[in-house]
Amino acid sequence: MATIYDVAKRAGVSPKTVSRVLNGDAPVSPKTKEAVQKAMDALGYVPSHAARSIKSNKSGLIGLITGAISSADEAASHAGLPELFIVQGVQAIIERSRKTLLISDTGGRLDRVPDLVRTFQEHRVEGILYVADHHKPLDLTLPGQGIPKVLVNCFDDQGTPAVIPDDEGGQYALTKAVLAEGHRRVAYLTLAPTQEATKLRLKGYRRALDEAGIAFDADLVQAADLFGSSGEHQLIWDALDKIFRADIQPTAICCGNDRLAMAVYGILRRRGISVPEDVSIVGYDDHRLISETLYPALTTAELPYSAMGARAAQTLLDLLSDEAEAPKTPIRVSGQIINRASLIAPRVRNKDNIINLKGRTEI
Amino acid sequence: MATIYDVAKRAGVSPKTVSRVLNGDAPVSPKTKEAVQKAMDALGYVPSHAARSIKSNKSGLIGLITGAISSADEAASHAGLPELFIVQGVQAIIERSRKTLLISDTGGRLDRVPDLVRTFQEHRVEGILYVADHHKPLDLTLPGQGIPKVLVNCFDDQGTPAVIPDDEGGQYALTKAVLAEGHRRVAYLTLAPTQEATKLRLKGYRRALDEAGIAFDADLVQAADLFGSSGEHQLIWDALDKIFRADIQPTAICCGNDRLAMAVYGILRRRGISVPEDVSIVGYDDHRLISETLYPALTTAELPYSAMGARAAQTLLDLLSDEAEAPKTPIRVSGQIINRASLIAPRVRNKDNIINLKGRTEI
DNA sequence: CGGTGTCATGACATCGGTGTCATGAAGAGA
DNA sequence: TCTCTTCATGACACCGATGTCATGACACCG
Repeated sequence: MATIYDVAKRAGVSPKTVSRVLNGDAPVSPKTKEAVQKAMDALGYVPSHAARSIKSNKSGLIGLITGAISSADEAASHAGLPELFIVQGVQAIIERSRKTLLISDTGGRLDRVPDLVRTFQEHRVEGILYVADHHKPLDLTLPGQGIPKVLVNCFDDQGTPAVIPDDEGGQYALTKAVLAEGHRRVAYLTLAPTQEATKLRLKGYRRALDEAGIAFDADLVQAADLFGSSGEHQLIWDALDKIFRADIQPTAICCGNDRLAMAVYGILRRRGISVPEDVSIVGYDDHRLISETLYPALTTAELPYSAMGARAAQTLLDLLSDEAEAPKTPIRVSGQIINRASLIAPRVRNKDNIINLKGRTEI
Repeated sequence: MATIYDVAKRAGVSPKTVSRVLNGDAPVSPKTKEAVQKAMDALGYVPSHAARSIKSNKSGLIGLITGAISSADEAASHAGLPELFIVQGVQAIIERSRKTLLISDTGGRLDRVPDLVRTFQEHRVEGILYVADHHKPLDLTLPGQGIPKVLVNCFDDQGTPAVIPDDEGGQYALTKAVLAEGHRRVAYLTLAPTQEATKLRLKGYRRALDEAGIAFDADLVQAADLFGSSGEHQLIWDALDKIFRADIQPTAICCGNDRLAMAVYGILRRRGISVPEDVSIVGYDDHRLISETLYPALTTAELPYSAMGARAAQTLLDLLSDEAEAPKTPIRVSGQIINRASLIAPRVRNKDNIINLKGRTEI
């Protein structure tokens, strides 16, 4: 690869003059400039980032740690898409700032994080973004003391700046949208109750019910987490059993995410229950591959991954340029409610159209 | 950030000795070594990659170009997952070779490729991987003359090494699996006929029929591509109409991909046709988020993205170490057939169970 | 005891850029 | 015509590592 000396020799000038043409930081006569340009083109010269950054002590690199890229072995529910969309949002912002993103992957193993951070340090990254696959407390202390960091989709108790989804607000808005259609009995098939998102969304769900003056009914809330395990359809089947066994059957079901909604579609149909005529269904995530392709298309709450990534990247850049203080509490990003065909007004129930749990335990 | 000089001063040795401790390339007395280690730990010293690579003229970097990360605006059918899994496979191999992957993103705009390659050149990447979102001919010439390159999921007519999926063999094996269940009338809902994959898979489909002595029936093959457009469900509805209007109705349907199969599930049920009792369904891709979650779970052909990525990375590394010649023709990678519940033996048809196209044009 | 080989270590140059300062030429003003 | 600026350019040092070669200490051997 040609160096600045090669270009200088060919153009008959000093390396420093070539440097001036490259950076435009000092006047160069038009004649000289042209000669230098010609020499650069002829040699296919591209300046060395390494040489530059060694002198300036600035790498222009931002490190990003994710498990997205290697999470294939995990359950399909964690297939890396969330992180992918977050990275997307990050990219857009980082690129605009003329920095370069260095993406590293944990391969699902947290114990590899120190290695990755060390590699980042070797490259003298100016900041680090840590992206989690779902909203959760971070259970490790990131090494790399002194490097500004921003957590995305997770948070810690050490005051590290963090960007998280507004799960409470999202489920609140979604439940409100369901109630606005006239539903009064709204069931909720949740993800694992231990998950951060589940706790927060349950709050949002209850707040919406409260505001509408509807009493909370614990029978209508069932956990039906998907672990990608072989028994997952059975789990949902059972959860649906319980929900429809309630004294007054629900006319709408909120599902913990779009994928759960997808499984529910299949099982309800097998049991002779039509969506949305018999029961309205809403999801969560707006995982478009699912929400748009399902028939009927799914009403759902957007999980604003891309926006979270962008927000986190901007927060980091602001920290780097001293334009802003580190936020003391996690930044919550809200998503839209996406209205599609799976949510309609409930039809009036009489004893003829009480849902009959055909094939109740069979699967 | 501490430098090797800081460490040397603190340990009371020369920088060169610190370098020797770091690299272990020359004997250092145990006492000295310990003193140096202590100094490094105390200062939190991490050697500078830039300084190293400027001297050695080796960057240890591999560049990867993809549209995965920014393809959100496109149709959901191109939601970046394929590229993601390819990158996954690449990562695993690159990492093992102690190199660092520099991932760049086109943001869906091909005209940005030259910029990305220039950034790669500034970083003196040793090789470049170009990852396409689906199997297709590459319609641009990659800049970066002299840098070894490997194409993944695409190919060009200039002899650039390439790794592609074995679409013909995949559909052949899948169709054979369907025939092995006893099906004789096997319909095929294809993706866009212009796509490379469609052409190849159609070949595989016909080859399997030929070998089984079954005549090809053009009425059973219908294009039903999903563009993520609002009219896509209608398109599939119409395609199914045509297929079931055939003289002898099919007992199994091959779908161009899992997402198409997912839409077909919904529409068939709406039309009163059971999967797999009335019709067996198979997909393509083994997009596990879909294939495992659909009810019943989907039999499908794996599109071996991760393996393709790994293969491409290995090919590139071999090129770099002069261990192998560049392959003259694209390397085809085969995937597995994944058997799940959506494919069963056909039941014998009599005039009572001829499929009745209930609600034929309605949607 | 002196010569020789081995071992541990350091001095110095170098990689490819850029910051600092110096220098020579041209133009302006007296 | 002579000095003073301004402008374009170059010489040189430096960033943080490592390769090359030199050197001093020590053990070994005849």
